[in-house]
Amino acid sequence: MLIDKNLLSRYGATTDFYKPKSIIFEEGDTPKYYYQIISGDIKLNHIDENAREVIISLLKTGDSICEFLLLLDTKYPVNAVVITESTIIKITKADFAKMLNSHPEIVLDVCKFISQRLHHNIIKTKNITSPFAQVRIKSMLNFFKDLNGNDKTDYSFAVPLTRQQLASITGLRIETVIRCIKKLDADKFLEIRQRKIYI
DNA sequence: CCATTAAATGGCC
DNA sequence: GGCCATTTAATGG
Repeated sequence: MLIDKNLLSRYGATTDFYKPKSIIFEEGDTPKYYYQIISGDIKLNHIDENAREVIISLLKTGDSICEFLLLLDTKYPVNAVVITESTIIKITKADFAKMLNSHPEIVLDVCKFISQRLHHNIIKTKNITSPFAQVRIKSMLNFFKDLNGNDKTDYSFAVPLTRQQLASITGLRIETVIRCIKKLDADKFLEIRQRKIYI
């Protein structure tokens, strides 16, 4: 957890339960709360001009959601959409500021979290600009394993993404992802077992 | 069992 | 590589 639940509670936090596909906030909304995921998975996305989904980032238990905007005076540039049933705790922007004021040690944690996101974004941008679909997919898979997998052994990490999600993340079409992953399977870069991807 | 959703295929540009 | 149509799982009520 980025910030201790009990501490958030002391600053008047409320907890909400979300069903899959529900929306926490939308593009253009004004940030009013600090959100933190108690459990569940959510995604930050954008629907492009062709009505196609672009996944900007995936967030999981313990992560906060677009916290960096609370220090700015801007609107949300993305939608936050629930993927799996989620429990999310939130406190108002004002209470968040109060909390940071009285808890300098939290400021550092938040800074660190934002720095990690920044770091990830640079890696992602670097990867996604490759002219080769295979490179985009491979590096995205490696990225996920580094981020979520404890075991570094080959084929030990079950990629928690559908082909479609992988396509929306890499900016490719689902058919391309399917075909590329099969090739990577043949090349022993990964293994497909019961349609699941292991890397 | 049926409906829904995801994955896989093949043809074509 | 993308687009489209179609088929083939897998999932859940």
